[in-house]
Amino acid sequence: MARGKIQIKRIENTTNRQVTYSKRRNGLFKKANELSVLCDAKVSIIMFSSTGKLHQYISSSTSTKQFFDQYQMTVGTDLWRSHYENMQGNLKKLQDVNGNLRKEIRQRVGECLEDLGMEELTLLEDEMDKAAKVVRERKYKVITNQIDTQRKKMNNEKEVQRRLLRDLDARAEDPRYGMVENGGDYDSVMGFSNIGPRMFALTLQPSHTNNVHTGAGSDLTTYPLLF
Amino acid sequence: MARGKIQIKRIENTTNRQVTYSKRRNGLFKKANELSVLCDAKVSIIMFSSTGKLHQYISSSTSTKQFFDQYQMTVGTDLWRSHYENMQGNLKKLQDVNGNLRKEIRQRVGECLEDLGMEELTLLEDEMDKAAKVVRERKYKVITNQIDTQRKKMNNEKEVQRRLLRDLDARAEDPRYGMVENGGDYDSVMGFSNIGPRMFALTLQPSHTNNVHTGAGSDLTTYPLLF
DNA sequence: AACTATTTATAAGA
DNA sequence: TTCTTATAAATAGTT
Repeated sequence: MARGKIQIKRIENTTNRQVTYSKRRNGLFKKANELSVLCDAKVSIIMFSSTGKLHQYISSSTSTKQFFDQYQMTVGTDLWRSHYENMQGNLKKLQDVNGNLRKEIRQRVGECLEDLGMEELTLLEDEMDKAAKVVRERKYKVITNQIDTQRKKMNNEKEVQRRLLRDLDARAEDPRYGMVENGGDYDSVMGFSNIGPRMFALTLQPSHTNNVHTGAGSDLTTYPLLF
Repeated sequence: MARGKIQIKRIENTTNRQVTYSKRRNGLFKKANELSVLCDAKVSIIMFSSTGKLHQYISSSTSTKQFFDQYQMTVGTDLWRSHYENMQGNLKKLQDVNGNLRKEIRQRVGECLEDLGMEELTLLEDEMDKAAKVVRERKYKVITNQIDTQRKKMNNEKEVQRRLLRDLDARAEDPRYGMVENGGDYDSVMGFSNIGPRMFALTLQPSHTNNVHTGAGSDLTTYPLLF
């Protein structure tokens, strides 16, 4: 617009184009700023140069996010906002529910009883007595279960011991197991291998006991007893 | 910029401001268009007038959606998505907390005890016993309070009745209250007015009792007794 | 909305 | 890039 009129069409000279881009961009932003100040308006300019470079102006009274918000609100269609608001609603509801749950727990722990009247207190007392009873019963069940498990384990151990002792006795009475200094004989080896299955049973039995236990339809957790 | 220089500051005259807004908006859009053509750039201008009206320019080579996409891609951070995801995180956390709270309550009601071991059961039992004790004590306190209130009310009523009876007796014995057909005499009127203060006391006393009660420093809720 | 005196923007050159 | 400057464009105030 000076030193000669120009046609408004793409400037083919690259350097020239970029210079003009830079100059006019400044001019545009300046004008935008003047407009926003003079007329108390919010203005946002976003532009990409032919090389893909981003430049933007935003009037000082707003932020980009605010601008997007306002834009989408005005345009009306907003995929995000509905999601967002729905979510916000859920959040609030959950927080409320949460508060109520916390209060209920506090009451069940013996706090915050100020708001409760006689009826409510009586109700709470009843409920808690019942619940305590359930807990006690459950505890008893767990104890019983543990004792039972232990008893079975004991019995198993006793049985194993009994058999071992019997085998030992049998061996002692067997003439073949006389005062053999060092068992190089075949039978001795066979005799020893004979005890194999029993040992096998010994290691397997606890596992079997376990199977029987859980197979009984009980869903009780069994707590391994440490000796 | 013509017929006189102006200061770049908010135009106070509304009409003037709107006219300028309109004029300069056109100028800005024209410049933007020239720039986009001359320099092969993509330009988007979005503006809100002081009255909230939306105006926008977008260079012919793009659409608004394309522009947003490109902008968000270039800027990198999706303004909405980050908000959204943050919120989603909060929601999930709250839901978890909620679940835990519900579970705790269920346990305190005597359900869902399967997951608890002996130690936990014992702890829960103890806690519940303690809490139940607190509830019982609280109940007892409320009852005591109610009884006390009632007793005081009773005593007050009795006192009032006693005075009324005494007054009646005194009247019966007073020769002035003989068989006067119709109290036209001065003393009778005075005698009646004499009872005034006592009636006053009668209406005031319950309120006074109340004051004493709440003044006792007790924060217990008092439940009015209906007779 | 049109006019126009002026200011402002800017194309081309340095 | 920035400065200069002749000239085109924009626009403030007016009609």
